[in-house]
This record gives sequence, C-alpha cells and structure tokens, in this order.
Amino acid sequence: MLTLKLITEETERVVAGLEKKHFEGAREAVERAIALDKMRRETQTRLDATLAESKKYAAQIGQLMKQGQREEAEKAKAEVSQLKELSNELQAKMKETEDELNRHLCTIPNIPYDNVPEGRHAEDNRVVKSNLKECTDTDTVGNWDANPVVESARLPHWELAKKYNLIDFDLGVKISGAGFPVYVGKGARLQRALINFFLDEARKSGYTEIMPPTVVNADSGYGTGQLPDKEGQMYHCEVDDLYLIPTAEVPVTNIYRDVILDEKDLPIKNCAYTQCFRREAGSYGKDVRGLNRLHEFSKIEIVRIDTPEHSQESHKEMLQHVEGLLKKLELPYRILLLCGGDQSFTSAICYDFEVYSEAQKRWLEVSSVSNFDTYQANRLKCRYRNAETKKTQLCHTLNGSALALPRIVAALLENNQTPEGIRIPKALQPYTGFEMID
RNA sequence: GGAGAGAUGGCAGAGUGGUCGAUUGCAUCGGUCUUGAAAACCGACGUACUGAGAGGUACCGGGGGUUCGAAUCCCUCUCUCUCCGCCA
Repeated sequence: MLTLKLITEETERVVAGLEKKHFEGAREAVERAIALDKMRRETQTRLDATLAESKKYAAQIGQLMKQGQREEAEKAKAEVSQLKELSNELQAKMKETEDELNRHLCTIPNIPYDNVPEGRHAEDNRVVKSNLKECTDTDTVGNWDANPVVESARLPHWELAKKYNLIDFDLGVKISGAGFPVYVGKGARLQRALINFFLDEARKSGYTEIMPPTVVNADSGYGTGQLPDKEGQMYHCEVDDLYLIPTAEVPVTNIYRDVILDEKDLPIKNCAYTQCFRREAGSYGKDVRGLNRLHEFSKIEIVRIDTPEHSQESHKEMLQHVEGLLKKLELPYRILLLCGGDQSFTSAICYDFEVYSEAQKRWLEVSSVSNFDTYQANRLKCRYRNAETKKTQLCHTLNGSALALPRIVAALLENNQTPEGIRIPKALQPYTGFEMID
C-alpha cells in the first residue's frame, strides 16, 4: 500500500497518479485516507496523554503501598478509575480508526512512474522493443503490425501435443480437471529441460536459487497482496488454512517480511522454480485453450529487493535477463511498456514480454517484469538501514517471470515445426538431450 | 494421532505483580592502546507511533481478562520443540 507520508505530503501527485491508472474516485479516496489519518493521530495524542497520567498515578500508588500509607493509596485509586474509563474509550476508537484506515489504504492502488504512458487499455501499451522490427517511441499495440510471417501451415500446439504425444490434456481432466495437463515422454523432458535452463541462466546472472514451500499461510498472502483482494484466485486448504501459491513471488518475497536489511546486502537477487496454482475463476474461451491458461504450471521467478536509488537500474537488468532468455530460445518477441490503465494494482512500472504464436495468430504474454517501488515493501514491512543516515527506510521490491513454461512451450512447438518434426533450439539441446521431437 | 515442555531485544539467556523497554553474555559499531591486527579497556547498541523539540505512548508469540499497576496472574488461539505412534 501507499505510505501515508506520500499521501499527505504529495497529495496532488498521488491523485494524478491514481487518475493515470484510471482509478475511480481518486481524490475522494485520498482525502478519506488523510481524514482518517488525522483522526487517528488526534486520538493517539489524547490516548497517550491519558495513559501517561494513569501511569503516574500507578507509580505513586506503588510508592504509597511500599511506605504502608494505605489510606492515601486508596484515595489515589479512586481518582484513577475515571482515567481508565477514558483510556478504554480512546483505545477502542483508536483501534477502530486504525483498522478502517488500513482497510481503506488496501483499496488504493500503486501510482505509476512518470515514464509510464497514458492509456486505458491493452491497445495503448507501448511497444518498446522487438527482435522483428525497429520500434519508434510512438508504437503502440494498437497500430503495431509486425507479425512474423512464417512459411507453411501451422498446427496449434494442442494439436502438435497430440500428434507427437507430448501432452495429454484429457488424462489431466481425468485425474484432476481441466487446466491440469499431463506431460508425457519428450513433453515431460522438455519441461525439465526448460526448468534447468532457466535456473542456470538465472544463476549466471547472479541470482541465488531458492526452493521455497508451495503452500503459504495467510500472513504471507497479505504480505504480497494476494489477500484480501484476490482471495478467490488462490486454492485454499481450509483444514489447515494454507494457500497454494499462485507464483513463487509469494514465498520468496515473504522471506523479507518484517525484516530490516543492511544496505550493503542490497540488491538481493533471488530466483526460484515452483509449481504455480491459479483457480482462474471466470476465464473461458480461446484464452484457455491448450497451454494458454492453466490451473497448475511451472515457472521460474526472479525477485529483487533493492534501494530506491538503485531499483530502476535493477529493473533494467531484469529486463535484459529475460530478453536474453527469449533470444537464446530463438523466439519472436516484443517488449511492451504497459500503460497506466493496463498495469496491475500493485506495480509502479511494468514491462510485458510477448512471444508470437503463428498458429494462433496472436501474441502470448510470457513474462511481466515489475517494479513495485515501496508499495509492496510497505505492506511487508521490508526495510533497510541506510548506510549513511543509519535510519531505516522502505526497500523497493521487484519481480518478474524468467520464465513461465506453458506459453513458452506453446511457442516453441508452434514456431519450430518442420516437416521432420519440431526443432529444439540450440541453447536448449544440452538440457533436453535431443534435437528434434518426431 | 497421543503425552509433555516452551515462545523475552540479531543470537544466547535472566527475570513470577510496583521506575522492567527489560540484568547479563555473545555479536555489531565507535573510541583508547598498537607500525597494523589481536587482546584489553571505555562507550554506543530494538521497533513503531506521536511531538518543532524536550519528551510522551505502545510493543516480552497473537487476542482477551483480572488489577491503581502485568513480561510476570487467568482465559483463549497460534506456533515451536521433545518423546511415543504412523510414514516418504
């Protein structure tokens, strides 16, 4: 969530930012936060004064009792009872106001950085880079037509998966349900190859490999913002009140919940492979065909914790890392800078990577790389001690997929079809142990 | 699943109703000494809210209660550890 300091000290900037994100009722929300904060502050001042007085009395009574002046002590006791009533009242009000303020702050999204383009929809996203065509500053998805033309008719990946016996969707339905594919033979080996390839590449870029739990408690869900807003999107084990993670971001970022880091340890660079679980309630149609949208899938996530001064640089490095992966996999890709309206609730700036699928005639989102500024850290209470000032301040958190497997597999299968079979890119061959799927 | 023990500051570990936000040791930081380092000695050393500041307030796993006053007593929840059982 946004810090109160930011909301109160730079109110106009916050309102403008929220409007850029097309958040309804921006000004009202901000004003309400300020009003609640003011009330909380006033209540606390009164409460503190009342408690201070009670404490004085208590100390006095203690002294009197020690000296055996029982009567005097009884007198003081009588006086203090009124104070107690008042402080109970104030305490209740304080808690109420604080809870309300917190709930309210959770409903206000992060504000975008200045270089995030204006816009409401996905068509307004700016294409900033591609390995297919030079991009100009004004390219947006809406007018960008550089789709690669690939020879020969193309089968979509779900047909290829059947043809080469790589993925059995029906079997997945039998043992779990739709959205839980069963990978078979070279299909399964390709999964394992990609996981190892992505982890090795991350390590080469300086990330520490983490193998976290794939179920988390509610505190962790709150820490990274999946709760309370997106509760319905996570699988929940009710008996134990644990959640299946939708991304490794959740456990890996929560390592730093309630932690004060040393500036010299930043940036922290972690990566993790996990299975990811998403209920995807409400999805349907062509979006969910084949591997396009699954309930369970494999993903390698990169996570950084950094200082405000260096986080932009970190973000750039993460983008370079992900781009490097797509280059090595020889896939046609483009990089989008998301417009204000298309950004997620929590991000300050986000780049999407998309890979073109000739058979589906569309771009598939394979990675989002975001900087959350202090938004996530504020909720996590993830801070660091500034080496110069010795003061604690909020970190910046960043994360990105590097990469999620299903759509990469879809693109690899569809774009590498040959009459002889499906060609495996060179960089991946040491990992698969085969050059062709045939 | 059964039985028991426990949860205190970065770590270890005192503290069972009255200046306890908390003794002490280790670690860390600064200083003295030293050519340098070590050792020794001196000093500093939790977080947050609030206030211009002095200061005030809260926090000893979470929540609630008793009391003028609670780390300390009571209730409750959560978690951890040990033993037994089961088991990859």
